[in-house]
Amino acid sequence: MIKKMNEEIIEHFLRVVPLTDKEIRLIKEKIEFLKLNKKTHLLAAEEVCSSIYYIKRGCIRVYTMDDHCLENNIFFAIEDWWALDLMSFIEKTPARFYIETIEECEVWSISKPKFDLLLEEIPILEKWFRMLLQNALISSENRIHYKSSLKAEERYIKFLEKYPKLERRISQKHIASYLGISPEFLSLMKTKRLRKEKIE
Amino acid sequence: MIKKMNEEIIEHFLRVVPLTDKEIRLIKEKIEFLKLNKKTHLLAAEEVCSSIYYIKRGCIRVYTMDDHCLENNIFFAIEDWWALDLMSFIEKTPARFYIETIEECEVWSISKPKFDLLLEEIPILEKWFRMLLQNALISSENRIHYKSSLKAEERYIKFLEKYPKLERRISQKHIASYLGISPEFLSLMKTKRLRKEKIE
DNA sequence: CGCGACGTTGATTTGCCTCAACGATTGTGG
DNA sequence: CCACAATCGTTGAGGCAAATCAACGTCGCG
Repeated sequence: MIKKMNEEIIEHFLRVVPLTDKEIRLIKEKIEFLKLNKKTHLLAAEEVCSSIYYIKRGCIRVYTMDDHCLENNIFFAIEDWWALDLMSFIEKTPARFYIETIEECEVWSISKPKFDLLLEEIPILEKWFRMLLQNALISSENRIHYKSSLKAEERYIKFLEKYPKLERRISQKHIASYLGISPEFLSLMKTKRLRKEKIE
Repeated sequence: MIKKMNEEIIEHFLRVVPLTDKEIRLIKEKIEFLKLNKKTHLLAAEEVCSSIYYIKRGCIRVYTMDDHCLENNIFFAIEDWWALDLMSFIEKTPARFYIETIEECEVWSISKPKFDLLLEEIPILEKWFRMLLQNALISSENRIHYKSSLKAEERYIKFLEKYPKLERRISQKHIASYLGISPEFLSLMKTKRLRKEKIE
């Protein structure tokens, strides 16, 4: 029963790389389980991102702040995703991003020292980490592509297609910020689409 | 003298990871030196990116094509950079990007099979590759940030600051495409800035 | 030389923002 | 558990950044 507690994160690793029982124990030793309230900040820009968070349950947003103090959502992380500022975590530089829960969350965190130790103890985790980087890069490149080649409405449709479940969990202002438009304009698009649906 | 031929790419690796003479030989065995004319395509979207290119001399652009057949420059690669579609290369999936020289180029290429072999023979190259991924991710995330939080002119200034040498080497229409604006609007901004300078 | 690609300039249009006012919903302290 | 505040989403008016279209000079190249 106790063994079951870490199931999700271990299964997450096992989906990418094989692990022995001993290695699984090494991982379990180093992870910490956290329950977090809504609107809890896990990282603020200028701090160093000293832990990574695997989400068992809940939703987290990663965002920047521009010169005019406007927030800009970079991505949302939900169940079975990771939330972190990769650059800050790896290079121990001040973070560019803020990380905040937008739902009640249950997460596992791994601190940087323990993470480094894990990579030494279980070299095959390098592969898992490379996959993490790859996936992050791919979605980042896709976003650049979409942002420069699609209009706001097309981007919204893509978002709905790709993350159909997220729309109901995330407030419109956060979705608007993710899409790079104002909340008012998103609202406009939605009503326009509703009217269209009714006609058809 | 012949030994000198591969200097740049080997030095590039040595800047990130230590290598023995034997390992350097293993690398040299697998790389191929190419001279390319201007406007040579190294990769077209839908193909699989089967080689990566290290640039000794010249300039290459990586771009996408949107639904309306408009090109969108994702990034420029010059001396000591790599040109590739990472996702396609790693996962052997159809490329999202086109790769084209915009100057006469001298590059070293490594094919995917030889690349995989190298990573096996020289495990420490995994670290180099992870650094490549990291750097690509960081600049990709920065671009998203800039694109959503800065106006066209601010992005242009950032570009000039970050790549002061590129402006003279790359045509305005390509820079405009990279910045995500029309060539006409870039032209407008430039004359505006020139006038401003004259007044000061 | 002549053609085609490039850069400039101006007129017009458009996608999206900002501001403001108003209901709806959520959160909170009494 | 209610009352009130705060936040959120909607709607509309007006404005601006940047796109589009078109016309023209210029440069490089076959």
